[in-house]
Amino acid sequence: MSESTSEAASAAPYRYTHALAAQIEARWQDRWEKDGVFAAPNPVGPLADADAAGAAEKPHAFIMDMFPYPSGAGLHVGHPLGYIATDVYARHLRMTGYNVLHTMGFDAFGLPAEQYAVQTGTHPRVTTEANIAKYREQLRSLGLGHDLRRSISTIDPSYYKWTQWIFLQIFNSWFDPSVQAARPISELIAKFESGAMATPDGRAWSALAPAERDEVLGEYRLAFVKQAPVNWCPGLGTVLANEEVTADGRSERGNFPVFKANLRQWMMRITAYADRLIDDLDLLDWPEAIKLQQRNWIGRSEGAKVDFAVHTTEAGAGDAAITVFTTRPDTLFGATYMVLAPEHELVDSIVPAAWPTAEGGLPDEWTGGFATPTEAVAEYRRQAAAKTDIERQADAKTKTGVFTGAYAVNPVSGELVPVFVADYVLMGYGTGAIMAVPAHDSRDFAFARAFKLPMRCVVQPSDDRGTDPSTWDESFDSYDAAIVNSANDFISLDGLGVVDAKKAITDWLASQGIGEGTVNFKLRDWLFSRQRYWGEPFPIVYDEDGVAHSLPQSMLPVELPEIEDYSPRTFDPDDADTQPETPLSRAEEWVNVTLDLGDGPKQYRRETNTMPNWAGSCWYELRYVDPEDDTEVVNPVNEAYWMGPTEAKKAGGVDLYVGGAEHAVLHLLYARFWHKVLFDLGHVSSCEPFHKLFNQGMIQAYVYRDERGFPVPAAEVEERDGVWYFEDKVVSREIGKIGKSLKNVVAPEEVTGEYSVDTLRLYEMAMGPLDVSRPWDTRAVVGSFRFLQRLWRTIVDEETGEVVVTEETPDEETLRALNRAIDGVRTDLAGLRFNTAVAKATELNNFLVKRGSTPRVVAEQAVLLVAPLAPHIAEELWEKLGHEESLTHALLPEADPAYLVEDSVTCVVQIKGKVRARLEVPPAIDDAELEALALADPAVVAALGGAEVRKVIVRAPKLVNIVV
RNA sequence: GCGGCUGUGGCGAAGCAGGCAGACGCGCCAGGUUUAGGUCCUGGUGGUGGUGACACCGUGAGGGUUCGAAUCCCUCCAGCCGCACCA
Repeated sequence: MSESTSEAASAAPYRYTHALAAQIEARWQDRWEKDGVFAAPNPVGPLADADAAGAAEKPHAFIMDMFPYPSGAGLHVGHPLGYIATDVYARHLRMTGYNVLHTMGFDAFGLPAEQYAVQTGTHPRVTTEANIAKYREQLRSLGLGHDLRRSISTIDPSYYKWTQWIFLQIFNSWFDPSVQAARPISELIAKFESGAMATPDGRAWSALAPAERDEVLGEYRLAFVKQAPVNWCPGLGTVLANEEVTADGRSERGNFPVFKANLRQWMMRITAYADRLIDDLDLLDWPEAIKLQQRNWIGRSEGAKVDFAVHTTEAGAGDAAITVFTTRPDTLFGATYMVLAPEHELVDSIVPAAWPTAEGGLPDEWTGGFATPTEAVAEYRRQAAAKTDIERQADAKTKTGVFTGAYAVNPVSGELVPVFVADYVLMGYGTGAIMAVPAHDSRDFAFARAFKLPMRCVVQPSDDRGTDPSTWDESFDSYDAAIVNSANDFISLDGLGVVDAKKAITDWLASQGIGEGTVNFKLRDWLFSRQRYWGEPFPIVYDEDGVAHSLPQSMLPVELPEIEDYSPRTFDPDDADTQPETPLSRAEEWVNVTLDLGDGPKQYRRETNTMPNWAGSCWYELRYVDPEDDTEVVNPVNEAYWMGPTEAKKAGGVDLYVGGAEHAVLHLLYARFWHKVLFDLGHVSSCEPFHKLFNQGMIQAYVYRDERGFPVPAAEVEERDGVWYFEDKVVSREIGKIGKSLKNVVAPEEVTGEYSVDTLRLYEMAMGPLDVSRPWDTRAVVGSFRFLQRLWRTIVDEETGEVVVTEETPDEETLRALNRAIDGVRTDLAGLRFNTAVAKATELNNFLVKRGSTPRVVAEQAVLLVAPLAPHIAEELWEKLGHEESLTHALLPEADPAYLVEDSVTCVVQIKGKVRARLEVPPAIDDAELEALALADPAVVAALGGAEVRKVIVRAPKLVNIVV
């Protein structure tokens, strides 16, 4: 290889080889950096230009990638796909006159560095910063045009100072329902002080002790501490957000079991924003699939709360009400029993001492064989509590439960309905209690069958099953039917459709004071504290009463202390009966501080939890806008310039945000929530952070497995006659993720080392549409390399290095090819269709190669056209063509419409939809003339064979279809 | 189970508003350069039949709408993703 390379090199010293490409690429990367060509000026502040006014005149765009966690393994070829795409897009925008903000930061707090630190004792900052340096180097070598002045890292105190500051904004706010927005907590305090709002127990605000006031405010703050059932993961030694727990009750990270535990934790009141988070999705240019996932996760459902009277057994308590949430109040007449979640607080107070007497005795299914309801309920609750989510899930098919011994009253039918405890009703949703309508709900149906409960049909089935549910195989759940069997002395729903019936019964319940229309959400408040070292400390201290105080901005950032042992205390992953213990709590000197928070120096204890990994990524787009501002989170002028709402993006936000679909609910929901709080408090002018979202597909790779099913190194597999061999043994092939465990990692350096960076960029863009996953095929990369070599040869003599373009005036055909390419490439780049843009550039190149020589004006425009995709070779050729300035801000050529119109068009003549002839006709030909021409064509006459022409459809100038 | 997305040559894919299916690339075949192989260059390449200009068949399967369907509608199948007792 080395020998032949040198042969080739001596024969053609100026050929575009990997060696020459490497020189070119290094040279241009240095020059871009030295000249700061990607620096995007701000209107004001340290990043403003001398010519700030000039920049403000230009159109501008903010392009962003989801920033990476800098892992120790570095990048593989799958990672840069989106980065290259945004770079190509950003470069294309710069070449159409835009001021483009494009940079890259690092999401650098995280578990791997901490775990490495636990193992080796190396400070996570050391490993993380080394990894960041490596990433920066790799990103630079891909020729990505980032404004490096704007690059941030979430672990820098200068950055997390503002993460903490935003936390305090949230902490010091409440959600005012009257304006549906966050307001400063001081406004709430004023309402309490003035008496405009009553305290929970009616005492005057001034009569409350500080700790009591704190407790009251805690019910309103958007960030608050709460004793709540949380996801406790002993294996990780930390608690997790709902979003971080998989459906089978394990941690998304590490796959450890997760248990419910009642712990005091920081929460964020994201539920207050549920409506706005759903509604504002309509303002965004996001893939529908992602919007749908967010809507489903928030899970808004409209229904009603209804009270069922129930007799309590506690002395003197009298009757109580079980409040249920239902989306089908129209089926209230069909409610034949009720279910409480095992954790429901009313359970204890309604259970009677003895089983009620019933005709023929209670079924065994109801009593579970226990002598008293107390025993039966206690045992069932014990079992339910012991179940993990995994077991609960596995048991989902078979319904379990037990009768409480109590009856409630159906408020419309007046019937006594038995009250059950069953774990198919979840405490965390609605009111933790349901009215069961077995005839019209599949879950209730299954339960009713298992427990021999009565059913009543109140919705007329639209099929032929009849109205006796005892003969049915399944419940009838449809919304598209009429209500029957639903009347009492005061109201009748009979004959109404579902929608009308819902409204009628809801109004009636409200008038009776036993129900009201309500909206319910699946979304839970966001668990915001973690028992970790490597995260942002909370800017919170506690006084001797345990009251939380926020630190003033002047005391930010609260930096992480140096400690000996970075690990949280972890436990046997299966031991649910454990408590978290934070690493920071061991840093005694840091924890106990004397501070003057306005009323003289006092002793305080710092909060020792840290923020979750999502905190830093919740607002980094804002810091990109104004990375050096030390007095405010972002200057409002700069924010409005880059992110402010416009006619085209009503909610404002980043113009284009590219990243993987795996962040559909986590990062994207949290970031939207924070942004909305900042918007409400007047810190930003945009109410959404990301206007257009684009999910890039994944680059996958072949995985080869031996006969035992273990992956073998993909790089060492050989193909012979369609069969794959590893060490002469046949292996199977499939498509999988790129990763170490599947032994199919391809590093970008393997490609750039053999070909060039531009080759890698071009190949990744040419492989297919950006949003589709596709397999990496190392063999196919050479195609992109050949394209660049051909491009090079059309302009440079490989032997002499001289420019070989001609000074001739391009002919008509060449101008057509050129302008077609200009038009196609421009529209494709603007539409993020990079694969077809590459194809059109290739077509032009192939045309020029065939032509044999290239006129200078054509060469120059061709170079500009490929510059966004393959910037290094384009810069080099641009320079060789005599230009001294970098083409970063050169203008992309615009197509001359005169050359986009063909002077003759191929018209297809179809007979019965099949192509029988082709005619070359002028584009302006009219229908009648074209029809005459087509019918006279010999091939058409022959194909018709004298058959009678019934109808002729003419779409001049492209098509004639003859019907016989 | 519910919801969503995707099915086009040997492979990655084009075809964006219903009008020439397969642009561009890989691979493969033939030829050229080369002592040879590789690189590089030129040409060909959906399938079947024919020496042949050509014919027939072809966009997961089946049906429908239409002069005309990869594209629109219905049913089914397969793969991927999300949610998962959410009342």
